[in-house]
Amino acid sequence: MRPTIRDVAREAGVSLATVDRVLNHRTGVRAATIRRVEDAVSRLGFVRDTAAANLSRRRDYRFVFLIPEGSNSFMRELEAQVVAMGARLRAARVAVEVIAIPPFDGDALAAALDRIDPREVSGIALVATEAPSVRDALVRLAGFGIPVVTLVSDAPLFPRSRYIGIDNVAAGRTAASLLGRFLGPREGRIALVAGSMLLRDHMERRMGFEQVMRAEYPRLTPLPVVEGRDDAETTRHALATLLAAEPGVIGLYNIGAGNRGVIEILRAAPPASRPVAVVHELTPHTRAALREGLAHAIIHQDAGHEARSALRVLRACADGAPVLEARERIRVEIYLRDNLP
Amino acid sequence: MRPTIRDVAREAGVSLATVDRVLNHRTGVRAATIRRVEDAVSRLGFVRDTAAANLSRRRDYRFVFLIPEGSNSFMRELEAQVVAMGARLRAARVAVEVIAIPPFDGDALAAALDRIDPREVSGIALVATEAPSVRDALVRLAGFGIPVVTLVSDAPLFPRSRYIGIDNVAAGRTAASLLGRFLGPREGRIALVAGSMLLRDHMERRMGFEQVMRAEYPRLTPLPVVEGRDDAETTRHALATLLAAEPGVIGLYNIGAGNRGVIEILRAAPPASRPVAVVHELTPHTRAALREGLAHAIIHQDAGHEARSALRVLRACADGAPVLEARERIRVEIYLRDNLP
DNA sequence: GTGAAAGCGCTAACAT
DNA sequence: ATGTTAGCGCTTTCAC
Repeated sequence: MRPTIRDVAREAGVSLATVDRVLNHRTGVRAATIRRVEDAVSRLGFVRDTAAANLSRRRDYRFVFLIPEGSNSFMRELEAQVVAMGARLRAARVAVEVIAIPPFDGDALAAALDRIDPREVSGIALVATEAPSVRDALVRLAGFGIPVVTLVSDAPLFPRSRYIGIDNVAAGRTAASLLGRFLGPREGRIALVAGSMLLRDHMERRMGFEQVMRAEYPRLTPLPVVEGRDDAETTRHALATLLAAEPGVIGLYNIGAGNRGVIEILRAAPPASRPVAVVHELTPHTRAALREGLAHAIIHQDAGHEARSALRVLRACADGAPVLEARERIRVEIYLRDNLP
Repeated sequence: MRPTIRDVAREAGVSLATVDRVLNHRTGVRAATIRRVEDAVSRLGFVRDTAAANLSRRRDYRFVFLIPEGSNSFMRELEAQVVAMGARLRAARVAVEVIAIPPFDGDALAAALDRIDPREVSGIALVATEAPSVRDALVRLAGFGIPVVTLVSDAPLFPRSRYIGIDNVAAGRTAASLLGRFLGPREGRIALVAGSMLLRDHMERRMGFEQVMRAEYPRLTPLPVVEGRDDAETTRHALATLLAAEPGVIGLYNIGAGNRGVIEILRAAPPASRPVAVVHELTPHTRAALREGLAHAIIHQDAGHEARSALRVLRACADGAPVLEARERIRVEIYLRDNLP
């Protein structure tokens, strides 16, 4: 039979309340008594039942997620995962709310943050935009001690407890390695497409990409980045313009979203002149492209993992509990045709 | 304020006991009463607090993990992860016990299973060996309704609730794709090393590997598999013998463990004649080899994920609760020098 | 069939 | 500085 605080109390010769005080490091207990209780705890191998403790405390949680709205498949998947996990966690006294934010709009994000009443919220997760107004809003929330995590795209200089997402420099390096290896001895230009170079994640991916290209594949020449606003049609048009102007493109790295636009272009190209393509995020479209041989590798991050990780980390922050680092590290996943999940 | 069964009882005009009966689908409630309670539940949006329910039920869990002993780094990591998670879960009324089993020994595994008292255990996880004695032991446990999951290596024809591990055919295919792509237009032989061709996981990996090689890289010729018993020294010796007999080996796939032996051979070989190497499982040794350029890709499965997944699945089985499929799928992870975690 | 009441292990007033 | 007691939300006898 598992020991309870009753057993500890008896063993230490004190009351339940005193055991509770010691367990929760509350003041007003003589040092000698503390020792007796602690001895009893270790002698019995007592471990506090957190469910019972939370029940008694009437502890509950309210977490808010701020996620960009729009057609970006990855963001939609992330939102769905947050909602799904929120539904599951209702039975564990946690409520999750998702607020849609116009994308690429720091002020809209800041306004949404300002609207949050810190007394009603136990934690916030947001896909960060690095605008001064966002910083101000986060400073205010930090003042109230609200745990905040950044999701997918970080803002390392803003007050936030933690970033939950991939190492984007590593992702960019990985893209370069894959292209370099897949292209073998060939020589030529590489097209780069991004959503916006003002987004930290896109910028970091590009940096990692260029690092590896310069150091290891000097025969491959990355072209200047074209921006597609993470939108299929804009991306398609930008890429079409680039390819028309630049012959000799043998590789392509889509740093951001807008994959549908990229894939259309690849499909329209004559097979012999199609570049080797590496894109981000496994979605129904990129999966189909990989299967068809239009894309050659997908670099992915697991939206479900990120959603659950954010929830676990926010809860741990709210409880002052430790975080299991290895579990929360988001992997830079590589998918080829053969290891698709 | 979150509704409780008191609110539901009041709303439905019945007692707490009746609400409980309906919630738990117990018999002895008039159909009309059931409807009234269910209506009240949905009107209030009531969700049962599982922590309170489990507390009241005095529900606790005892899970047993049977893991091969020995020097296999992956198995040691798996064991460490199970132990670590077990320690965390003690506060949630779950006890985890790990039993070490001699590797490659079906009868020893069966004997350990036979020693388990089904009344004292709520679930079992094992790294399966497909021996008849193991089957018999699992049949007995299934008779008592004990949930069983297989870890890392499956036994699909034995009674078990679920397999928790990677798709090994996909892993083998992935290895072949990587070798094929990395070798480019080169032509030659591929060395294959495994622990034992009697292990299902190794056999499946080999099958996937050959599938892709034959279909897509006919210029590459896989040699017959040499067996290293998942042991560094045995593996080293077996591989050395093979390479001495077979010149023209330009690629290598280590299907099983014993990576230390493989890496020694690679390091000893003159750089110009070193094969392109794909190995399994990220460990301190394989990580160093990847960094040094001795190995070129690592195919990995996350031991921590597997340990936690097994625990979650066993708990869900014990509770008759649903499993979130996407969360429990173990990924075939690919690591290059650039996306190492 | 249905209800009243006594816990599950812990916390938090309120006493002393 | 320490103890007593009434819950937290749910389950489970035991009556009626």
